Amino acid sequence: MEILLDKKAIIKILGEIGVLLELSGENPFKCRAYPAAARALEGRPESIEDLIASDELGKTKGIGKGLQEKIITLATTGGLEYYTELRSRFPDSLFEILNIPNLGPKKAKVLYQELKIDSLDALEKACKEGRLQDLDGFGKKTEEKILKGIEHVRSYSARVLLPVAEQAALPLHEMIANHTDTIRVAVCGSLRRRRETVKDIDLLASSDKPESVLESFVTHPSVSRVTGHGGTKASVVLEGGLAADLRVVSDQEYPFAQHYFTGSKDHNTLIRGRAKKYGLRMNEYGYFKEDESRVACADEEVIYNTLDLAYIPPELREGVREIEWAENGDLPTLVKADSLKGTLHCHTTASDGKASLEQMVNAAAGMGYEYLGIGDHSKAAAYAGGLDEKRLAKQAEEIDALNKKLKDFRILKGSEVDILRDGQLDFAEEILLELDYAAASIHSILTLDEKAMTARLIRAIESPGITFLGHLSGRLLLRREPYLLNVAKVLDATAANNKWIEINANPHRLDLDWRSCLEARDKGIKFCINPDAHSTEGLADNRYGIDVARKAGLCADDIANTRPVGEFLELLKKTRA
DNA sequence: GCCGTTTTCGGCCCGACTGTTTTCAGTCG
Repeated sequence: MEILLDKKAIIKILGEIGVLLELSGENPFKCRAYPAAARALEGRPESIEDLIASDELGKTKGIGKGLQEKIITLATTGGLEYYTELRSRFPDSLFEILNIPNLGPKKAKVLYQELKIDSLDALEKACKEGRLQDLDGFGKKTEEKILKGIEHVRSYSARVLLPVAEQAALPLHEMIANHTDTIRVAVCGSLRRRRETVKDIDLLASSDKPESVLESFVTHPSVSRVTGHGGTKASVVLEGGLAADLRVVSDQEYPFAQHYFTGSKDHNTLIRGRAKKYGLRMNEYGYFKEDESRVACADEEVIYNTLDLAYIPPELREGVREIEWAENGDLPTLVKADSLKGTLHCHTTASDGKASLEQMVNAAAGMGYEYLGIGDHSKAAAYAGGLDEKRLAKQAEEIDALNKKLKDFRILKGSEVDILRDGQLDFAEEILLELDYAAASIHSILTLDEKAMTARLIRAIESPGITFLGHLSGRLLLRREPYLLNVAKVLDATAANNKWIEINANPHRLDLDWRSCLEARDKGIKFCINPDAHSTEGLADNRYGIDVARKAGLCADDIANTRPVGEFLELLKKTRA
């Protein structure tokens, strides 16, 4: 079977079909089925090829007979008549106006059909000429809002990295927490679920005086624009362009609202469905019996317990497998932020790091770590000042000398050795085996086809001297897609050779992705959370690696560097058999 | 278009906010 479109491309097309159906005025449930199937597909770690071959595609909830056929056609022929026909009804440029806040398919359709508007530029012109006001359902305020929306789309429409959203949320959270009328407050949404990128900040508070809390929110110094302000909810755009919402409820409603606004949408749908089976109607305000009486829950844990489920941590609430785990008592005890006893894959001034060996070691010791693995670049990474054999040997001497001076801390010798075009490594096997560990990474020639790239990575991981692949997929969040590769096959080779998976905790990477980590977990592979730190501050990025691990349902035991140095070194030996 | 311990038809989450309405549609989450 030849695959002409990968999963990502198919997910994108399914989403587009959903929008095109809405533009066409189709049955809303039919419209929703396509993005729902896209999400279902996204939730499966397997490649599209494997999903089709194993017949798992049609067994996926949300993908029925019709969508299964369409997905297979897309994957194997690279196209779909149904999709092509839908696309021909509207110009491609119409899609860009759907990025404008509060402008959905219904309005877009009217704009296109009545005023022939099919682009941001055309829309801007029509607004400025006051031509929208003549349309049913449009007025002066809509025109003004759309103009602001166009500005917003042009200047800022992307998601942001997790730490960016986290930083932006902090002062707002603190202000609300300190507000005299606040009872409880929490960050919800994708930020609470620790997604790798975030579109907006969702805040929730409980109070007996919601207006008072909301007023402080919309007038906070970090707010640049208020886009909505009602009695229980306000929406703002912060300096820098990130959007934030605050919802205020009563304290009795708070746990339900917290659950509801944490999501994900798929998780909530599953929980609501389960509540229904227990004779309970569930919304963001509570559980309601048939006679509309409430079932009180003091916190989220009781909400889950009421449905005979163990408490599901927010990171797991993606509608993937967490409910199945919770009902069978299989929920993993997730690894914690302070579980790491040491870490690998750090750079120093020997290659492209900003801090010296000694500075990095001191910083790691200061974090309570027992060991730090150095992993400077190898000579092929000339742009990063990669080390040749001679400089690597010199670094080893420095490490030996420093280790002698240190008490209760161990520096591990390592390398982030470049994987060359054909999968050979930039250092000879015997050099690598002299080190305590070695990460093999791709930094150049990123555009091989899937087969060649997969073979290249497998050859590297089969090398006895290698401990794990550095940032396996090569993605840079919001900037660069992963290189073409078959992750499942690389994971199989990793498992077969007793190697580890790196969870690269650099927030620009978070690589391997948590969805694939879940797949690796199923294959029984051990993980290592590393910061890929190029400075002392970079070491703290490991907490984002913990987020990835928790999203993949990993326990401390799944992660090699939760072990004290002695046990860690024992485990390390097994990768080099 | 999906789904099914109410199973092959008839549901499909639903509430807040906004703007244009004079009772509601569209959008969002």
